[in-house]
Amino acid sequence: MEIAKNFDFEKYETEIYERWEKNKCFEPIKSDKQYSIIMPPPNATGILHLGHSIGLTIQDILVRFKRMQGYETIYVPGTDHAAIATESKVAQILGEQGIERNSLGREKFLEEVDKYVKNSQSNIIEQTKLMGVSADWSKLRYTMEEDISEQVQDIFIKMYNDGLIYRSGRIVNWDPNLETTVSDDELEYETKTDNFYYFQFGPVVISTARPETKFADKTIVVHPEDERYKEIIGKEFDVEWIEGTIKAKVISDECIDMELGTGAMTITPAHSLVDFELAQKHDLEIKQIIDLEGKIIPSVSKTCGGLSVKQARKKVTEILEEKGLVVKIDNKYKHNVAVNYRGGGTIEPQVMKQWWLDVNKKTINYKGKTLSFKEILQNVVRENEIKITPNRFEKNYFNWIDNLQDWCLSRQIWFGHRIPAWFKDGQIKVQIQSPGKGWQQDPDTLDTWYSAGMWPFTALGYPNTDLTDKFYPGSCLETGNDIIFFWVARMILFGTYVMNDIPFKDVYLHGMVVDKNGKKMSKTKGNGIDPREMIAKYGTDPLRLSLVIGSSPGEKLRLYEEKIATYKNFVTKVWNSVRFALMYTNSNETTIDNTKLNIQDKWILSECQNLINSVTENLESYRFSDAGNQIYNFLRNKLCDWYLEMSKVETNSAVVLHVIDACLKLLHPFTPMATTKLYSYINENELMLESWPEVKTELIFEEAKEMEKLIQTVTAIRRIKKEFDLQTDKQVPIKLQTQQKYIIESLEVIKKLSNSENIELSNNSEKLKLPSEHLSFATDIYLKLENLNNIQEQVEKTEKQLNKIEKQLTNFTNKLSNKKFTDNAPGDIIEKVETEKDKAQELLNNLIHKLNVLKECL
RNA sequence: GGGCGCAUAGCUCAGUUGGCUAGAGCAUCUCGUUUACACCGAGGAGGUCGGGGGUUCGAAUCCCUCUGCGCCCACCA
Repeated sequence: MEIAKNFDFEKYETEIYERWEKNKCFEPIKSDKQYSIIMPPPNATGILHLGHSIGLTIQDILVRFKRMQGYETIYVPGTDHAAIATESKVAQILGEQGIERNSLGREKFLEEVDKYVKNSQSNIIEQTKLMGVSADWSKLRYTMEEDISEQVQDIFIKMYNDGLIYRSGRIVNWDPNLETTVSDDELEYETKTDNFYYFQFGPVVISTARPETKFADKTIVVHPEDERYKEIIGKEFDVEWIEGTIKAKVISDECIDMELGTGAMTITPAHSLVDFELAQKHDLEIKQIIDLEGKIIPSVSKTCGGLSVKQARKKVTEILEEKGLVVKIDNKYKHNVAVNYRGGGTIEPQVMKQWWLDVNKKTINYKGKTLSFKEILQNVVRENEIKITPNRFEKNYFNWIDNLQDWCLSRQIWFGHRIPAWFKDGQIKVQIQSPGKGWQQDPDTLDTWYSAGMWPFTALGYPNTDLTDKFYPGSCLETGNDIIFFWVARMILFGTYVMNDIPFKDVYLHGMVVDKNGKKMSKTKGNGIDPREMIAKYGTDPLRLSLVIGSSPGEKLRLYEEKIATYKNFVTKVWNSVRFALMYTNSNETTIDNTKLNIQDKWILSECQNLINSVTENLESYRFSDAGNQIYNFLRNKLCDWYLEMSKVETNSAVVLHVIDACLKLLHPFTPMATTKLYSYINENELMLESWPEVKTELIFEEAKEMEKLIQTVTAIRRIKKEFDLQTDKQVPIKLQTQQKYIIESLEVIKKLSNSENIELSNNSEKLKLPSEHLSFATDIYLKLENLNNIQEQVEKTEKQLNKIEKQLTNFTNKLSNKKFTDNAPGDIIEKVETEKDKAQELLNNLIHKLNVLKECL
C-alpha cells in the first residue's frame, strides 16, 4: 500500500467530515452511561473566530473521548439570535442602503432580520464544521425558533404568576442611539477627559460635569460633617439660575465626597443612579429632563428645549457665563462614561417602567427548600453540586452573586422574544393570547440572556422529555470565562427553577485567545488571526492542537502562526511514524507473544500502558494540555527516537502495531482528521476511531527500566564522539566494558543507533583509556587515544564540569551529615539523596580520570 | 474603592501534596541525508524561579511585604 509523505489535509478534511455526517457517526449509540454537552450557541450574526475555535476544540475533545469510552454521547449544536447585536447589525446594513429602521416598521424590519439571520446562520454552521467538531447536526436548534419562543413566554408567565417578575419604574441604562435599555452587564466604561464646571448656586459653589441636566435642580447636597456648609443645612434659599430665580433647599447625606469639587452638588434624580437613590431616600420629586432620543424636553426649558445634550451643555454654560455665575471650568477632569458595548451610544440614565426579575424573593421551591434565586445560585456552587474549573472562578462567581440586584428583563428593541404582557387603561395582563379588543401588547422584547439561560433544556427539546430524561443535567458546560455571569449564572437560575435541577455538573472555562504580545485581537488593530485562514493553510488538526496545548484553564492563551506551524510539523511526524510502521511491519502479526519480546519491546509496551493511563486521567480532570503534551512526548521522544529506530534492526510487528494503534486512538480527540485517515490504512471499515484504549497490565514489564541503561549507553557514545569531532566516523574503535545483560545482548542496536560499526565488548581496556563520564551505572566506554581531536577545548570543558560536580557533591554530603535532615526527612528522600551522592561521586571520579588522560595527550 | 490572577531560559509556557541537581516547545550554536519523516535526526550552550523578609532539615512551591503587569466588579456629582 502506497502512503503519501504528508497528510494532504486540503484533499481529505472535507471528505472525511462529509463521510462522518453521511454515516451518522455523531448520533448517540445506546449505552447505560450518558454524556452530554450542549454547544454554546454562537451568535447568528457572526463569523467563526478564535474564541469559538478554542471552545469547540475543547468540547469536541471531551465528546470524542467519552464517545470512545462507550458513553451514549450527545453534542447538541445551535445558534443564538443575539437580539441587540443582530438588530443593530441589520439596522446598520439597512442604513447603508438609506433605509431607516423606524420608517420600515416593525414587521418589515423583522422580515429583514430573518433573511439576514438565515444567511449568516448557514455560514456559521459551515465554519463550525471546519473545526472538525462531532456535533449531532440533526439536533440543531435556534433560540428564536417557534417551540423555544413558546417556552420562553410560558416561563415568563409562570415567573410572573409566582410573583418573581414585577413591573416598576427604575433608573435604567438607556441607549439613545438604539433607543433601548441596556443591562448593567452590557455596559463598558470609557475614560474621558471633559470639562468640570464650578457654578455659583445661591450660597454655595457647586460642581458638575453635566450642566445640561441642571434646569430643575432644587436640592443642594453636602456632607453632614462638612464644616464649610454645616450652618446652612436644612435652610432654603432663592437662587438666581438658568431661567430665572428658583427656590433651593440644602440637605445633607453621607454619600457626599468632601474632597471632590467643592463638596457640594445639586441632584438630578431622573438621570443619575446615585441621585435617584438619594431622591428616593429624601423623598424628592423625580422629573425627566432628557427625552428618549437624548434631547432636552421642551416643557423643561424654554431656551434649550429640543436641543441635544451636547448643544444644551454649551448653551447652559453660555447663559450662566452671561449671568456671571461661572466660577471656574476645569478642562482636565477625567471620569468614566458608560457606553453600550454592542456598538451603541453613550448611556443616558432614565427612569422608566421595566420588567424586573426579583432575585431576593424567597418563594422558590428547590429540592425541598424555599429559597430565593440568589440563594439557589449560591448554594449549588457552594455545595459542589456544580464544580467550576478552574476553581478560582468560584470566588469570582460568589463575588458577583453576593452583589446581585434585580435583573432588568425588558429591551426596547424589536428583535427578540416578545414580552407576553398586555395593557389596557392602566391594567396589565400577562398571558400569551390577546385578552381581547382594545388590549395592546407590550412592544418590548426580552433580554437575550433570558432565553439563553434556558438553553440547557430548550436545546434538548423541552418540554418534550425524550432527551431531557436522559441527558439533563448536562455533563459539562464549556465556555469562555468572560460570560460566567452573563450566561452561566442565568442557566443555573433557569435550570433550577424550571427543571428543579442544576443544568450541568461541571463548568469548564477557557480563557481569551490573545496575540503574541498578550493583546486582545481586534479587526481594527489588524492583530487578529482568522481561524479559517489558518485551517486553509495548516489544516484543522494543527489549529486544534495549538489551541489546547500550552493553555491552562481560564488563563489567556497567546496564539501566533509559528505555534500553529509547530503542530503542523507534529502532525506530519505522527503521519510518518504510522507510515513507517505500516511499511515495515507485517499486518498479519497482531498477537503479542510475550516469549518473543526483547528489552525495547517490553519498554515501549510498558511506557505505552503508562501513557494510556495518564492521558485518560488527565482528560478526566480537564488537563488537556498535559494530556496532549504527554502524547507528543511519547511519540516523539520515545517511540520515534528510540523504539522505531531500534526496530530497524529487529522488528516485532505485533508490538509496533499495538503501540501505533494506541497512539492513534489517544490522539484522535485532539487531531480527528489525520488520525481518521491514518486509521483507514489499518482498518478500512472504521469510519471514526470508536474505542478508547484500555490499560493492559500484562503488558507492563518490570525489566522495562533496564532500557534506561541502553539509552544512556547510546547517548554516551554519541556524546563522546561529538566531543572529539568523530561523529561521522563509523569506524572509530570503541570498547565497552560492562556486565549489563541488556547492553551485551543489544550490541547491534547500539551500533546502529550510535552510528558506530566498530564497537567491541572488552574486559581489557588498558590501551583505550578515555572513559565517558555520562553513565550512572557500572559500564565504561573507551575511545582510542590517537583518535582524539579538540583536546585543549575538552580539557577546559572538563575542568568546568568538575567544578560543578564537586559543588553538588559537597551539597549532598552536607545534607547527609546534617542530623536534622536525617532525623526529619522521609526515608525515600534520604535514600534518593544517597544514590544521587553515589552517582555524583562516580561522575567525579570519571571526570578526574578523563582530565588526567587528556592532559597526558596534550 | 472591592475582588481575582500573573511574574520561571531570548520568546511561549509546564512544574498537581514543600524533596529540584528547576523542565518542554520555539529560537540559537555545532554536526549530519542512515529502512519513515529536512515539516527530519544527533549533540551543545542558555536560569540568583520579579526584589526583600519569614516558616522549615529542606521553598519556584507555604506565609508576610514591596515592585511591575493583567482581568473582573463597583463608581466618579
